[in-house]
Amino acid sequence: MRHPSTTLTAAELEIMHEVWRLKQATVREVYEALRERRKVAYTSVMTVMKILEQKGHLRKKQEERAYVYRPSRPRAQVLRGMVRDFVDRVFQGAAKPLMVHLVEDSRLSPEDLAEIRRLLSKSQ
Amino acid sequence: MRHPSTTLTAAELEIMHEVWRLKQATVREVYEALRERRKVAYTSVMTVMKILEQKGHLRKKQEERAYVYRPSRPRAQVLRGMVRDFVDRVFQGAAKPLMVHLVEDSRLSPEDLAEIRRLLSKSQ
DNA sequence: TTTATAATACTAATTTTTTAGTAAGTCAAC
DNA sequence: GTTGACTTACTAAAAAATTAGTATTATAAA
Repeated sequence: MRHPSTTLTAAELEIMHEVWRLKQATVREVYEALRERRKVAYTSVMTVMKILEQKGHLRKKQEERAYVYRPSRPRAQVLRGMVRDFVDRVFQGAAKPLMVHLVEDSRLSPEDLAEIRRLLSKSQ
Repeated sequence: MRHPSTTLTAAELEIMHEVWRLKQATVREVYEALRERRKVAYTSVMTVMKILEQKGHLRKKQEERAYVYRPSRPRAQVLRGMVRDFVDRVFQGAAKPLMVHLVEDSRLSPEDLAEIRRLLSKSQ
């Protein structure tokens, strides 16, 4: 492993997505959001959120009844770390093959492609 | 989960990389290759290779002493599946943000960028 | 044919991840 | 102040992933 690996587990990531979306949230709020999609216990959500706090991904703050959790790192930064880990693990560090995959396999709309092209011309 | 998920675990992927590289290999050969990088038991490698066979990623063939394992699916196809899973899990299906990450975070050489640009112009 | 080497089958320990239960505390409403 | 809803701490079961041991078999070399 080249990097310290900031990668979140699937369960952790699922919860971080909700907290990022809500900006801040109590365990209950995240729980309700997840419940709309699948069965899960309130305490499971709580456990994972505690782990996320220990790992430094969430910060909690007492507020009235319950703790309110906030992301402690910008979403983009965390995702960038995950992309790095993925590129290292799956493509042995080479980003290009991944780009090629993405372009070819594409799920990209013409608009998306245009935007990528614009980005690329800036970054030369 | 949107797709049946073809994703390999970290241990499985590590071994598949070796088999793809060697085109075909015995447990011992993969074991030796891994040993150059880290400590691992012969039987661990064997166990994972058996799992890979059960999952349909490897095919074995008796040959003299030992079984010789070959990939049963093209590397590109497996990686494509993993990219899909990753995009779904981390970017909720949207490939574009991932592209943006890759371009911005760039680990891409000017040559790489040029090639991507070429690819993009073809795919419009 | 005995011995040493290597491979495999079978089994399982260990670690990590995921999920959840129980007990105890807090607060608000009645 | 008792009840009920809610939150959290503590604990742990369950599942998945990772790693490896032991016994057995096969083979080649001596």
